[in-house]
Amino acid sequence: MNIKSKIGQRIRALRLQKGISQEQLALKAELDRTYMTSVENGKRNISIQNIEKIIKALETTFEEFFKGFDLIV
Amino acid sequence: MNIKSKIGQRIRALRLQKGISQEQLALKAELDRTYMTSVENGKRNISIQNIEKIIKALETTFEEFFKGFDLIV
DNA sequence: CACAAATGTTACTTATAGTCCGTTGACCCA
DNA sequence: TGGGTCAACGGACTATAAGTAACATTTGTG
Repeated sequence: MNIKSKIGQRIRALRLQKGISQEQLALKAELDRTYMTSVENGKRNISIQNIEKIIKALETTFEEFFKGFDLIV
Repeated sequence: MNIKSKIGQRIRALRLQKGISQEQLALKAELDRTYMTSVENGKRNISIQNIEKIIKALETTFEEFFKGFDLIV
C-alpha cells in the first residue's frame, strides 16, 4: 500500500468512526468535497497543512492519527 | 508554532541525533540540499510523499516521528 | 421501482512545491 | 591564511499539488 492510500484509508476510517459524510468533513476542514473524495481514495499527494486541517476536523491529534500507521500493509 | 516549523524542528532534531549533515540526509532521501534547508527552517508546506522519504532516510517510522508531536508549542 | 443523498471521476486553471546553480558567512583546524 | 565542511539564501526555472465545476455513479430507503 502506498503512502497516499494509507493516508486516505486512515482518514476514511476515522471519519466513519465519527459517522459523518465526506461533505461534512470537508466543510469542517474548509476543503472541497471532491478533494476529500480523492484524498480518501489515495489519489492525492496531500500536504502537511491539509493533513493538519483534516486531523483537526476529525478532532484528533497527529500522534493519534499516526499511531499504528506503519503497520498498515 | 505553525505546522511547517514543527515538522522542520522535528526533522532537524532527528537528523542531529544521527549526526549527519543536511546534504547527507537530502542525498539519502533523494531530495535537494537547498530544499532540506528550507524544510528544516519551516518554510515549506511539504507533501506526504516527501515526509515519507525523510522519515525513511532518518531510519524511523511515522509513529515514532509523530510521537509527542502535538505537545510542541 | 423512484427518488435522494452520498460518493466518485474527469478535466482544467492557479498556486506553489521542488530543483538547479551559484553565493555568502560561520566555524574549525593544519 | 587558506582550504574544508556546513548551513542559509536567492533567482530562475519546471513539476506538481490545490482547488473547483460539471457530470456520473453508487447506495440506501420508501
